[in-house]
Amino acid sequence: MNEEQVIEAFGALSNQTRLQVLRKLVEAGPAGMLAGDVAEAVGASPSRMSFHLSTLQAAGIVTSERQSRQMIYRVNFQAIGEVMRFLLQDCC
Amino acid sequence: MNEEQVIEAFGALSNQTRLQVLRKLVEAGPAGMLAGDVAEAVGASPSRMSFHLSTLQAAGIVTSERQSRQMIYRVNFQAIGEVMRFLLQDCC
DNA sequence: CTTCCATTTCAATGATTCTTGAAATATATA
DNA sequence: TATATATTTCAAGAATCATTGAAATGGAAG
Repeated sequence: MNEEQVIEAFGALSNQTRLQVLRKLVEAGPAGMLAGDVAEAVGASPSRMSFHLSTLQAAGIVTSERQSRQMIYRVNFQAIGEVMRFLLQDCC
Repeated sequence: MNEEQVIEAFGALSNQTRLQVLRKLVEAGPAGMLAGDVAEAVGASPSRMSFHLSTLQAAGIVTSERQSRQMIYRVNFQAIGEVMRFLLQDCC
């Protein structure tokens, strides 16, 4: 994970809605959650949720998989681990 | 450190210039660095550096102390530790 | 008290991010 | 094929963030 990616990850984490999403996905564990369920759990419109999920995915913090006509989103724990490692090593 | 503060911290970390500043301040250790020296080390104008140092300070990531007519900035390792703890606990 | 030095503040501008609602896409089912 | 469902994409507008250079502030020294 290079600096640019870390910056993108921090940017993705610096938003309340996305932090809520992350918590839901962490709770959901490896099973993940459907985009619509995340939207409902967080109280966001479909397009708004799509925007935030895309942002998280672009930053590598979540992954997605299509399941017929719905999308399953999951936390990428490895990416979060790398962000933490950056904070420890490259930085502190 | 509540959610709002964590979000602010992530926002402060999601910028290249501020990450460069952080590295310099980490290198400098407890002695800290003068604002002007940080600016020079990073290649930023005084007002630009002041903006970014203020952002980092508002987020609690650095502290400042006046020394006669200059300002000493230091990393707040505790704050960074709390950001990490958030990533571990509240989140993952 | 004037001048100098280091830093911050301010206003203007440009860039990026977020929200909204409508339209488009992908997939399933009748 | 037509219709319904889940999600994404798009365009417009609002809000926030970053950069710039000029002006203001705080403090030291002549």
